[in-house]
Amino acid sequence: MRPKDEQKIEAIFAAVIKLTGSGGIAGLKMTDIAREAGVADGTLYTYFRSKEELLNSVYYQLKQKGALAIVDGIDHLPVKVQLYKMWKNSLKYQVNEPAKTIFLEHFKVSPFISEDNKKLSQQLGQYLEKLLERGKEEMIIKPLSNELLISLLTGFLKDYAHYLVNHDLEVTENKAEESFSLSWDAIKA
Amino acid sequence: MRPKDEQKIEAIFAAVIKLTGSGGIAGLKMTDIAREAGVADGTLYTYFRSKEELLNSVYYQLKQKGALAIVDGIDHLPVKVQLYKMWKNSLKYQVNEPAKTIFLEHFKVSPFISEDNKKLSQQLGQYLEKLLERGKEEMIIKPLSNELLISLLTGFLKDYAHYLVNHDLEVTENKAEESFSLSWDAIKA
Amino acid sequence: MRPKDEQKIEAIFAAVIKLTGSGGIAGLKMTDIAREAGVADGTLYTYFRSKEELLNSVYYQLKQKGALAIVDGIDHLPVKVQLYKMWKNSLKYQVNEPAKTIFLEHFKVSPFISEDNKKLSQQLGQYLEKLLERGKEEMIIKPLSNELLISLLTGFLKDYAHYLVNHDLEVTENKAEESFSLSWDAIKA
Amino acid sequence: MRPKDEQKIEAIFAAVIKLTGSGGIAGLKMTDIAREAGVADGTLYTYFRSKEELLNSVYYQLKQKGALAIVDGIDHLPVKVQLYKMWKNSLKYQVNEPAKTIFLEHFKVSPFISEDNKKLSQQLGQYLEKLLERGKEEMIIKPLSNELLISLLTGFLKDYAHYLVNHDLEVTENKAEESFSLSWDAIKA
DNA sequence: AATGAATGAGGATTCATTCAT
DNA sequence: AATGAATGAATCCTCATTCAT
Repeated sequence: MRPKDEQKIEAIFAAVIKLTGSGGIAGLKMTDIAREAGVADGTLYTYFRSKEELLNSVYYQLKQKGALAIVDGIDHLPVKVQLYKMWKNSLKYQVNEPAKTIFLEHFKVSPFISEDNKKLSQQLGQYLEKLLERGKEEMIIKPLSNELLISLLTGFLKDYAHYLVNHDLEVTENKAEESFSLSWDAIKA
Repeated sequence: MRPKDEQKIEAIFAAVIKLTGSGGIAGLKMTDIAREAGVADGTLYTYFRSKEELLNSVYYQLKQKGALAIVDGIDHLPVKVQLYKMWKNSLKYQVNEPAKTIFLEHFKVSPFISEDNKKLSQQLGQYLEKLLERGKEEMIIKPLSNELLISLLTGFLKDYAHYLVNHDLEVTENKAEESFSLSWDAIKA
Repeated sequence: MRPKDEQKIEAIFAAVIKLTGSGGIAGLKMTDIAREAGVADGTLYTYFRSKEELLNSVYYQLKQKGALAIVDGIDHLPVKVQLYKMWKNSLKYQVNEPAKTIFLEHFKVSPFISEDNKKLSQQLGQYLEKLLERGKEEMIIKPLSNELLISLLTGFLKDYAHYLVNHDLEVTENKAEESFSLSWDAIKA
Repeated sequence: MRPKDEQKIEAIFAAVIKLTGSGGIAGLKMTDIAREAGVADGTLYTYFRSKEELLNSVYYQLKQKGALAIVDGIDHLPVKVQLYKMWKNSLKYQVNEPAKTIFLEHFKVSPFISEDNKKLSQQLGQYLEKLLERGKEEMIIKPLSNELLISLLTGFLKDYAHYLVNHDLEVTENKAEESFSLSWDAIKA
């Protein structure tokens, strides 16, 4: 159920993300979300059937928007260039939006996540798979399973972004290139 | 008099790990832990001051034992061989002990983790750093920061292990070699 | 919206006093207070942060109201008359409200009492001190320390009230006069 | 049940009194009593059937011994002299043994006190009653009910002792005389 | 008799959700 | 639609007591 007041929903989403960023998912209370969003406790239930549905909505929205931002306007570029742009965009996103990143990570291991969202193989993943297939056809990427290649890219990216956030470092062009270069050495044919 | 029982602690630890594996950390109840371990609720509190202390003890023990198992008897081997053995051991551990892996992952983002355990720079990490330094001296590993190299190794490993567990796949010699080969291509000089 | 309800607070206070009167402070359970007050367990916590805060609120309110009732409309009367009126009012209060008296006595030695309430030098005490000072100036009361005089008055009163309650006796004009007369013989110049 | 080891019982009693003096009756735990007395938890149950029985034993013993100390070697003296000696002894006892005094006061309003101990009209009380009767016969004490006279004496004494303890004052000959003088003025014929 | 680990009933508190206004 | 006071099931932890050694 999601009637008119789109602004209120945004405020609620923002509250969830902000509070998770500071206190983790386990500390999230509906009362706190309501206060932070500037609405009454009961109002949350006008927009979402339950806490579970609210959090799953935030997750779903973040996944969608995140994917869009990362692949925005890069198709038709060469494979390696696209990969680099995705790499840099992702790194920036994870480092500049730590609250959102924390929410996504925590939610994935929380008891709230729905089966649907568990399966949610993000569009990003599908886009990436196609890109890797193209790379293999062009013989510039190793002919290995997508899962293996994707594990390397996303696993490395996540851990590196973590490191940068924990040490209060920014994403410079240099850092983006250096780290991507490592990934590329791994997957290039 | 019955002496405080090491076996009972093991049973409690095993109960925590098993239950976290099935229901996640957020669903962990002291009552369930007690029942699973075959003791009374109150008994948990003769061994641990609180739920928090119990979980932190499990975490600490798992980190210690895990690190030992991974580097067992590999020093004095060449750098690349050591790295491969560590890779294979880690992969096997994470895939064959999914409950332990889940506990470790969930606990790290739970509200229970103590400051001490947050800082717990596992011995494994320090051992790995030294190994990478040696590799750089031998000019077989890229002269990049350890953080970058370690992010790649551990990030990739974690994600790949996840993939294997989620798809019910075992760690074969082939899979270990194939995945390590990717990592090596990334970090080799 | 239902506004926070003053009546509900009164009901909760009354429940605390009634239950303490019958079972003592140590037997007080939040569940029983809630049932007696006709509210849910959780409701107690919308009005008071904890059991401790609830009991301290009851204590504070009883002290305030009690003091007011005792000195109501007696200033400007001669010292001895005022003392007698206070004596009679106090005696009646302690005998006619045994539950409140029990609560006050038990709470003072309970682990719940706050530092603030421990210090709470009741207005009654200050009023009494001024009155005794006046009596000394008028040379009708012995020139001794207020503490000594007050100990006699309040200590005797408390024990005598106790005796009356325990033997199911009422406060008659005669008993009030007789007992006050003893006190007066002690402190008069 | 109270077999041989009288010393152990003394240690347990002392532990109860000491711990009540510092933490109040409500904070008393059998485990703490055992540790303070230097015995095992279970040992307490070799000497006393329950916590209730233990505390009631302490109370009973304190009442007996206290009474003896107060009236020791004073019979055959004149009434007023006896009263003064009792007054001074009591005052000293209550001020010099605050832990015992606290135990006695707290226990009286605790849920542990047995019916027998509630009724325990201490021998002291009976001795005092006889003394007051003698004083009335000698026409030096007002012909009022013993309860009234006793309330004044014991109530005043208790409150005054409290005041002295709370202000860290000692019982000097002067203070004993001054306070007794007030009491005497109240009850003398 | 003494020990102290183990027991488990009992009680304070939390928080997602409801519903009268 | 919005409000927020009220609800009460759920859960951690305590501590008097037991009993195998």
